[in-house]
Amino acid sequence: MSFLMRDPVIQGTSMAYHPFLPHRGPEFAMSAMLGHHPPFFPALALPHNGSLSLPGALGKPIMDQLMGAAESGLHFSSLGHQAAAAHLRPLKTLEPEEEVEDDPKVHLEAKELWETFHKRGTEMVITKSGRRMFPPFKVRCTGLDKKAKYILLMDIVAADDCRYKFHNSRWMVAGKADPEMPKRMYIHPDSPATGEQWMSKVVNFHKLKLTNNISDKHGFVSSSNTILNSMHKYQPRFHIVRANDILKLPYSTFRTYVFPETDFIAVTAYQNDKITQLKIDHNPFAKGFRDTGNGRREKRKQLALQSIRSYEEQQKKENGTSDDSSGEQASLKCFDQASSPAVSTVGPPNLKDFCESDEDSDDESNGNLKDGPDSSKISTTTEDGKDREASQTKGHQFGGSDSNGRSRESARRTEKSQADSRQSPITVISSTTRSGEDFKSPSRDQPKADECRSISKENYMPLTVQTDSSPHLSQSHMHHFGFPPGFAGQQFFNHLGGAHPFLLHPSQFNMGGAFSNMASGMGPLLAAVSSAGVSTMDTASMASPSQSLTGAHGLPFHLQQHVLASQGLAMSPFGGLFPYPYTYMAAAAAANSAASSVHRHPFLNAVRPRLRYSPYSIPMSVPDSSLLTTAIPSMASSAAELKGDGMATSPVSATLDSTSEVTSRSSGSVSLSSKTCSGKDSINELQSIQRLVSGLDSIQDRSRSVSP
DNA sequence: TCTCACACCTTTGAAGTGG
DNA sequence: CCACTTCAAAGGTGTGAGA
Repeated sequence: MSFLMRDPVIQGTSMAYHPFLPHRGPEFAMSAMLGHHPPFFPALALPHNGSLSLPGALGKPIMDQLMGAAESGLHFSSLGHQAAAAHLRPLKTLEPEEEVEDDPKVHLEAKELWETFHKRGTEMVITKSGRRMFPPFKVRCTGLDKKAKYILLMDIVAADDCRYKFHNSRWMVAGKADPEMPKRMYIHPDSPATGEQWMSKVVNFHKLKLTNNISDKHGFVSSSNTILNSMHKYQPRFHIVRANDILKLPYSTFRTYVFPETDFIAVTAYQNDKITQLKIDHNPFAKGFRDTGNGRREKRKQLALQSIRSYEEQQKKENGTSDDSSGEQASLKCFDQASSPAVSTVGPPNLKDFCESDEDSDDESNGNLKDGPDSSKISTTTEDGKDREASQTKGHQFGGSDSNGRSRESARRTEKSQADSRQSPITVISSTTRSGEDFKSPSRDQPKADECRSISKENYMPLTVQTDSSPHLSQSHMHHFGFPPGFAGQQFFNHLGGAHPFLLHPSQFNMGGAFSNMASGMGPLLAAVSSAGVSTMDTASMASPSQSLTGAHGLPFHLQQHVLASQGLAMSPFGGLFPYPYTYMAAAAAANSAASSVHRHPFLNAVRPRLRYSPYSIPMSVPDSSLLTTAIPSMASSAAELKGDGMATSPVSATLDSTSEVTSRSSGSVSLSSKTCSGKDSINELQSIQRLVSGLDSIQDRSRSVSP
């Protein structure tokens, strides 16, 4: 069964359209990274203390490399305690890495847990200070080149353009989504590490935090925070970037993995009691709220029971009539139900499922999570025995351990973890394995499914669709991930699992959000570069993926957004300029205060059009586009039309100078595939980049001399 | 719908203890 | 020196009142 599944991998490739970077080489990218051009890379920003810090989970290894690079070629000039403007020298030390074939597979850990949550419409609490995800996003990687180094990242992108409300015990669409917050990439703190190291353990992103605090755009509250909108749906994504140091990140091979069962709706307070109960029952930190044990909830219940009893007794005395026991039982029962969401809303079967009766539940419940009556329908068909074993291991990882047995527990985890690494590669959830009955669909209750897109599972299009997809995988399913109708062709998905380069960009999968998030980070970068007289993006190549898809007007929201953005428009996902200056994102660390950081930034002071660039664009290379065109015949026809419009309307194109044209050509010509690009191409790419950067450097110098 | 203080809990790391 | 235990601080939870 697992062999029939496809990895949910989106194999984007090459520096030319790396998701985190514009069509530039390492130097250019580094410039942006270091804060000169703000937020191309949300996880990276400059510190407020003059030293380079990397918001998010950048570990010391990365820091060391970055700082080393700074000493050897990258120049920083501190703006007080604000963002340092980094102008760059060509990084001569960067050589294209020798390509060794790898075939990464990613297995979502705690898959059953995720599915259980997802089945009920997962909610994730977001707070001002940031709240962890639960279940934690953990993956296991296989198929990596043992000796090659990889950087693993995670981000969370909007899953659609809807705002939701919880009504009648269901999540329903409540209108258009609010403007997206700037997102940041979360780099796993162990990055970079060898494939062997990654494969030897579970990659855990538990430190990533979710917040709704827009003033934390800089990661000042917590560098691990990612800003989400409450009552919006999001999709975590996992990226593998093959790079042996952070400097190569921008132009390294990357792959993006999306697990549909990990999507969730961000909330500031739990709406769904079932989810609350699930979290309580599975999150060790919420142990105190469990009905079992001596937690607060139990105490409260007992307290209440006592008061009820005393009240009843008092009533008896006052009335002089003895109420029969049934009355008391009834009242108690009633109260019991009221005090227990699990009982009142989930019902006995589910309660039994959710609540492990004792402490062991912490350790074992995750793996042994007994789903309710419908659990058998969950797509655990992709799970084999080994997976179950893995799931049991997960339990230990979620579960608490007493402090005394910590070391033992730790050792046991390690042991288990190593055992897990032998497990079969990821088997991806496909809707073909999901029965439409598995999940309650709001749309079933709401005839106007078009207006109110269901968040139910059945409306999910699997990222790995097989040609034998079940009939219910209709267009409506597809558009959730921004797939046009014709997108589910076999050829397309053959690329996913096959050895062919898969040149479709991540943004073409899911998400308007995906694009907007990343693009929002690119805006200032693009703007800054543009104003500096250096080329902006190659609009032709940038637009290509969209062009290959369909016309903007006929596109689903996601693709429209993509199209517009890839044309360089400062297009908010919702029709206007992005409400938050992109500048805020990057300079992140840069700032003790947002305002000062912006004002003092030489590039940010200047009035310039806010341009957006799609980090996910696929350059218009012949092989790429042809691939895409082949895969999506229905969209190809509108490509040319789009291209024309896009070029005409793009502010980028309007601001291009001669330099930019050159740049555009060069950048457009280096659409490389991780699988197809030759070393020669890479070298050419680097050379062209270096030429560009030489120009950029001088221009930036000029710019700096003007700016304070 | 959101924020905050709160109690309860786990996790983590340092210090202490004994073999 | 090592393994183990104890302890305290830090930090992760959902709750519920109030805005």
